[in-house]
Amino acid sequence: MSFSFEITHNSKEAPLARSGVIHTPHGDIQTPAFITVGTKATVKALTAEQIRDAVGAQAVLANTYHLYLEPGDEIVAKHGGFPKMMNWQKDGKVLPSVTDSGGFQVFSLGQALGHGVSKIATSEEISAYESTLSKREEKEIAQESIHEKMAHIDEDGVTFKSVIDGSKHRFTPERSMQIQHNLGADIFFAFDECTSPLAPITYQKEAMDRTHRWAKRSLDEHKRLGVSAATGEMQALFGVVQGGAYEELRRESAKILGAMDFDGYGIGGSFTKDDMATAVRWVCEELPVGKPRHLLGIGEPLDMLLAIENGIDTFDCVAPTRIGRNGTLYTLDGRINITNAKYKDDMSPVSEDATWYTHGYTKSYLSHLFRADEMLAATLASIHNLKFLTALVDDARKALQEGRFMEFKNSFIARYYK
RNA sequence: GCGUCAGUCGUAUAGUGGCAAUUACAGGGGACUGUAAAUCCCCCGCGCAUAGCGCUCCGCUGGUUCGAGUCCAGCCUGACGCA
Repeated sequence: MSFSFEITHNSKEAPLARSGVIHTPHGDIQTPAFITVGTKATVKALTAEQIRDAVGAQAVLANTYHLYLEPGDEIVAKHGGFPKMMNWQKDGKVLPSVTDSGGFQVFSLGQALGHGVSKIATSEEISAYESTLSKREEKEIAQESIHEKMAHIDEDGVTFKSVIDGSKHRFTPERSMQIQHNLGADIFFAFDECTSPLAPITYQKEAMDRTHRWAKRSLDEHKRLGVSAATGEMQALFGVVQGGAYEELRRESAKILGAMDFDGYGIGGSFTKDDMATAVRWVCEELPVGKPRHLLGIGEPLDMLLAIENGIDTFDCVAPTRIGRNGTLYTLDGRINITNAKYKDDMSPVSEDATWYTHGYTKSYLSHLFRADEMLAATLASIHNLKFLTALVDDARKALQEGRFMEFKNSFIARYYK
């Protein structure tokens, strides 16, 4: 069984929105789908059984940079790939999986380091940045010489410093492909450069053009390598669209990559908080209709619904596990911080839905676990948040298939952001 | 009874005479979007709609000093030692 994508429903309400099935060698992914992030071949605080049964995740996404550093992609290959290594299986059969290329680390260990920059910027942040540009440039140059960046980009690739021991490592598009062939995921990504949302258009253009050249090299290397060294199966390679918050760049990137022989597409890079959905629309209007589109690193409930509306099939995001570990839980009425004093004595269940794994646990109990610094706090909060987003996308999919997506979206948002 | 040492924010601590006073934990709040994240940031004497101002403060009472948590005396409390 090889990779393919089949659209089963086109929304009449939203021209770009669709529902379908991604067929992988290890099973199907019903789309739209939320894909759980397990960077180091572990969804932090969860066992594979919990990811599968308590969360109901369809696929797990791991990271090239992290698994290359530890335990090393050769060892992962010896396991038969990262999904097998982490026991991401059911009845002895491996389940669908994805790896990211390490492109995001070009940003998070490079431009973003030490600046508190997130890949999503508010328009206030951007204008504040622009108004102080000359002042800031001086400061940043000074800062950069103090604590050296951990990623340096050139035309051929990126030199990384290991976050573990500071040792130097070199990633090129070819290297990223080789590593991802060892990691053995069903879907993997071309090596790209994720830019800062604060970067000027001239740099966005330069980085995008380079990403396109890297895309071609990624594709060539993937063809040369053939089947996965870990699984002996053919993997699906997705190209990554960049272009920042600029329409002409986004459309150009989507057209250029869309013309290349990728199995699907990732949409990466930086966005303006308010215009993320617009950027997604530009891209999805240009990409070939019949190939799946993955929105990298998004998101928040609102972002996901807007993305689905604008043609996205899958997403992944660290938010549910990260904010969960740090005490924030999703509810239908918005986020809550379970460590707030008022939850000490709150006997209501964490999950309103009685079918959920976490339904039997009270807010008061979770509050206690967090205050007592118990490990189970992270586990339960992660399960709850992942289930929340997974269920949200599952419900959105159903609504889309039944022709009531907009009504579903609007009523969810009305309550969540009340 | 005598002697030695010690008493600083809920707790544990820092503190050359210029101090509303260090640090940690606890407490209160916030952030987190392809995970350098079980992390990070803010507040934590009281009052003031607060880049500041005022008041009250380091066991208690006095004293020395322009100025005392810091020096001196007495008292109270605690630990240890001698009886």
